[in-house]
Order: sequence, then C-alpha cells, then structure tokens
Amino acid sequence: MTKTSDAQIVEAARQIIIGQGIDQLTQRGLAAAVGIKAPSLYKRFADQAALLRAVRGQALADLEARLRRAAGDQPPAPAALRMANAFRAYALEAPGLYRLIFDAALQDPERTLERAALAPFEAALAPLAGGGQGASSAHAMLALLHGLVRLEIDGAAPMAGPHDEAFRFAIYALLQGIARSAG
Amino acid sequence: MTKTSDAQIVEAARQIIIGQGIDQLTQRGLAAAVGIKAPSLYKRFADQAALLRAVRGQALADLEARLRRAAGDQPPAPAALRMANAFRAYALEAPGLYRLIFDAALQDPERTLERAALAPFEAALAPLAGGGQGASSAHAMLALLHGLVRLEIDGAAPMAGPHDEAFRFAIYALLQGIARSAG
DNA sequence: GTCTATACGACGATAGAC
DNA sequence: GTCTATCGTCGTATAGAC
Repeated sequence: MTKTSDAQIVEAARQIIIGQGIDQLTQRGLAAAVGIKAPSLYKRFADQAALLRAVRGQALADLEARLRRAAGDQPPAPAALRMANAFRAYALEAPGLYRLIFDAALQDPERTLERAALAPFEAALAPLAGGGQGASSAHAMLALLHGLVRLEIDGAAPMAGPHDEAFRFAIYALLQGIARSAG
Repeated sequence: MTKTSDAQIVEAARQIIIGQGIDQLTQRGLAAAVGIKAPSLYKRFADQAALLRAVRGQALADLEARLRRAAGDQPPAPAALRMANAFRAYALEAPGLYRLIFDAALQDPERTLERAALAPFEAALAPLAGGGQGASSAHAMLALLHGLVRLEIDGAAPMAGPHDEAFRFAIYALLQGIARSAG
C-alpha cells in the first residue's frame, strides 16, 4: 500500500521550506503533509539530512536551468546581466531554498554548487575576461551576487537606497572591472 | 547571591560560538560554563534570542573597530584593501560570530550592521567613487566581501583556485569598476 | 509500506520554593 | 538570583500488527 512517493515527499518539503522556512520543516509535520506518519518517512529517507540533500539537489538543478536559460546565446555582458537578474529572482522567490543551497555547501563532497552556479557564469564570462581569468571572474561574479542577495533576503538591505539600483550599480561596476582587467 | 554577571555570560556564549559553533550553544551548556543552572539564565536575559542580541552587538562593535583601525588615514584604494583583508580575517577567525552578525540582520530594527560595517566603507570609498555614489559603492564592496567570505567559510570556496588570489582579484576588479564609474 | 505504540535524549522555557 | 521539577516539542529509533 503506497500512500505517497519519494518525489511527493521532496516536493512537500520544498513547499514547507518556501512557505514557512526551513526551521518549520519537521519530520512529523512533513509526514502529515503527505498523509503518513513520521516513522514511515524513515522507509524512504535514512534521516532528515538525506531528505534535505534530495531537496537541495533539485533546487540546484532548478537554479542551473534558470541561469542557462537566462544566458541563452547572448554576448558576455548581456548574458551576465540576465543571469544576475535570474539569480536574484530565484533567491527572492525562495529564500529558504536559496539558503539551503549555499549553507549546505560544506557538507557536499560532490561540490554540486560549482557545476550548477559557477560553471554557467564561467561559460558566459570567459570571453570577456580573457587571459585565463574566466574562473576568477566567475568566482568574483558569483560572490558578488551571493553577497547582494544574502544581504537582501536577510534584511540587511537595502542599505543604500533602492535595492534595484544598488544591485545594478554593483553588477555593472564588477563587469567593468573584469573587462578592464582583461585589457 | 550572585554567582556570575551578564558580561561573563555573554563572553561565555561568545567563546562557545567561536569554538563549537552556534548550534552547540544551548542554555544548559552555557549555564554550566558559568557555573549556574539553565533556568537562572532567564533572570538575566528574557530568552535565548535576547542573549544572542547581546553577543551580536558586541561582535559588531568589534568588527567596526577592526575596520576603522585598518582604514587608518590611508587613501581610498589602500584603505579599502586593508579593510577588505581585515573583514576577511575576522570572518575566518570567528565564522560563527560572523554568521550571527549577518544572519540576524533581519531581526535588528536598529540596523546596527549599517553603522558598523557599511559606514566605514562609505567613509573610505566616497572620495574614490565621487558623484554621490559613495553609498552605492560601499554597498557593492560590502556585498562582494560578504559573498566572498560566506562562500569561503561555508565550504563553497575555493571554487576557482587558491582563495587568496581569487579574493584579491575580485576586490581589485570591483575597485577598478568603482573608480571608472566615477568617470 | 504503513500503522500504532513507545521510547530516548536533547532542546527552550516556565512555575514556584527558598 | 538560584534552585528543583516539570512541560511540550523535536529528531530519531524500534517493535510488532496488518
């Protein structure tokens, strides 16, 4: 008798994290959300950490897809700007999932974050950076984006006027610096 | 009969957060560290959140002092570089405190983070940025630093080679972009 | 695979005695 | 201000019925 599926459990966990925050995700509450009891969850996932790994993996795949779609076939600078906006939009849409993606990086030996978030930026920025500095440029861009959206979702922003404007200013400034470093 | 003081409790909490991480800070463990029982803590601080606010306030004052000392009387660019290094050093020294400072910004109606971290950067960068873009430049610099050190302490870095080098590259690039934005 | 029932050891927090 | 005792919740786990 199968009352639910692994995919439904992951999706329910995702919804709880998005809607109520990761602190409100409990095994008892999650089980109730899919119509079973807490002990039954342990037949699907070894423990809560394993469940969160599954949620994080799906979230990372989603983020990567959005970044690659935003980049499209644009030239480096427009691609980077569109990716930056897509990145920020994801974080503002689902801050709980965003935090999960980045906070749990330490416990991810496969370094999924590199493939999902860093690689798309490196692909877009390499032509602009030149001189073998595509990796450094992508790291700088990801760090800037991460800092901007973390400050925003954690309530430390806007620290300097309207955030849309501060966001654009920062991205433009770094892109200019990267392009000039290549010159 | 006073077995301890508020200051001793805050200091003990600070040491636990630095040495064992904020997850290991429990009311029972903290009370034991200062030689009392857990319920007695509630005569000093309303709850754990109030205690953490006190720890955060002290950590923010410490960070601000370090940033202002690093800046000294240097010109904008050297001052910003020294502040960036001091900022990173603080985060690597006490990642638990660093996370507390930034993660709890949302619950700080006084926006202490602005005074402690943003203002020093604005003071240093205003001459470089010009055109009334000192605030935006400081916000961009703080966001970049925050992203860089968060990626580093959360284990997502080094994502692009040695981190010292990636750190310098990113800071230099943004400084160049800021200077160029000024015309 | 799911259920009921039960258990353990943490946690934050409170009531009331002294 | 400190204590003992206690509460409710949490993650986790097990046993055994169906």
